[in-house]
Amino acid sequence: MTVSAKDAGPPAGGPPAGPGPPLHEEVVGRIRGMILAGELLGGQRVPEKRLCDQLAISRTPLREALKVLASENLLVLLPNRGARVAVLTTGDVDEMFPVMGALEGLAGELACRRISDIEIDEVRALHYQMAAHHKRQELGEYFKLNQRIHGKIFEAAGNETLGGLYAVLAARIRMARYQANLSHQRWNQAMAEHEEILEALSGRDGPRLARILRTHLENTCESVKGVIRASEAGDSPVNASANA
Amino acid sequence: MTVSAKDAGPPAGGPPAGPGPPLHEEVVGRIRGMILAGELLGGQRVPEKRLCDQLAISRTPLREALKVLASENLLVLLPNRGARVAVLTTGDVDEMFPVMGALEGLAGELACRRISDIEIDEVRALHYQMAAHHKRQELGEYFKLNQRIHGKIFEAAGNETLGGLYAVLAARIRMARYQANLSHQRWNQAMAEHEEILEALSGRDGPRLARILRTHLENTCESVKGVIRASEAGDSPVNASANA
DNA sequence: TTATTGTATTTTGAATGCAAAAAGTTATGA
DNA sequence: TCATAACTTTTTGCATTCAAAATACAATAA
Repeated sequence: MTVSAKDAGPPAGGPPAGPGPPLHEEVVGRIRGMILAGELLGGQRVPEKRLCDQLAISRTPLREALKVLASENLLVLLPNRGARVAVLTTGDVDEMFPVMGALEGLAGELACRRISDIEIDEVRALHYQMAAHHKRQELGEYFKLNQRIHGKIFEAAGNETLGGLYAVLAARIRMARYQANLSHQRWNQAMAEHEEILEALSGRDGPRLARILRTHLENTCESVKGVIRASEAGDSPVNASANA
Repeated sequence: MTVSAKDAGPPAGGPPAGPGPPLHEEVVGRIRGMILAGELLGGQRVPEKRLCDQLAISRTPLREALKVLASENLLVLLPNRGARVAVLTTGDVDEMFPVMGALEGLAGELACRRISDIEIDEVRALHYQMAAHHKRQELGEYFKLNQRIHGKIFEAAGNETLGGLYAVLAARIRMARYQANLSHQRWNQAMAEHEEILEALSGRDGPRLARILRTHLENTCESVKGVIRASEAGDSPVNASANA
């Protein structure tokens, strides 16, 4: 019998901390984080017991979380054979980027209508931080700032429905990205595109921003597909197994 | 002890039917259907026990289904106080329609590139069926055909990612629509817009179709908001309670 | 050796059990 | 009468249990 987390959590750690948010929600976040951090690779099986032990919870909230993650397309549930981390094919990528383009385009237009001077300054600050990381070739930091800039644009758009769909799709796209080390050439191009993004946003030119964002996405799409095609030797999907 | 569905389903009904798809998935569909059919009204509490009895399942798969439906924004889960059917405010509607416009716009463009002559004929057939129901003022049938036409456009777009997001958002929007009896004036206008949709699709004019679809959505949005504002007397949301 | 069948073990799907929280009810006091 | 407090019932969150399915393993036969 497994000791329950409540009775025998690890002695080290923070204070008791009464259960604020429901457990399954926290678990959704944790597992999503693991997938996006590459701790769980695409195609890999995710046995319930292992995660239960790791997270020190019972199967009930874990399984609830798995269902939610499957509805976000981060996991695939095979009846009676458990969950696997979803695998992205070039076909998936080809589908996702145009959709992301539509969402970012709309976000750009809305953002240009509503963004405040202060928010523009914040984006500008993030932009130059990102440029610095680009110059120093610090890819991880670059990605983080990149995400925050796009996040800021959606935030400025002030449309939670849009933001929600973006978050789900962005997570799915990130699954491919963390392993798709982009080429120097593409990185430079992306940085140049971001200069334009900042310009259009500063000038509050909605249509132009929407156009640039779509182009930016299209180019990113091609780049990602290129990398995926490389790992996709025969017909195997992006991250083939690596089952322990 | 509750009798399990397996041991003691209603004697009447189909054959045993071994459990094909996972139970929670079926339940997600069932409950979604109930919400969209208006059997569960917005704001209404959804006690687990009642649904368990009604669907003849235990709480485990039911709760899994509730989590998924909450992630689709059809339900709201309040910690320790159960699930409620989500309630749409005019603010929500204001958010949803532009997003739907972006999705439909993209779908229209993609559809124009890929749609076959046969598929166009199918849409045309649906269109004229719908026109007939409009002439006879059969609102229910009109809605159904309307949905199928838009569904066909997304199908022709051939982008499952896009289709998935559409399905989720469309369900949410339909929550408002089934109670928002549109005015005769708006109905006539909508029908006229559909004439244009058919024209643009037949001519495979992507940009024009995208533009019309966005306008169509904008107009629908205004109409729906008008109806919602009416029921939204003070600050109460769309479908206030009606708790038995 | 390799393929196949039968058996033990693991893993999943779903139901049940139990404790904590909320909601509902009755009783008490102003 | 109304408000509050104590208590009861219901409902929820999570852990555990049980059966069926799948997997891993071993023995046997070709």
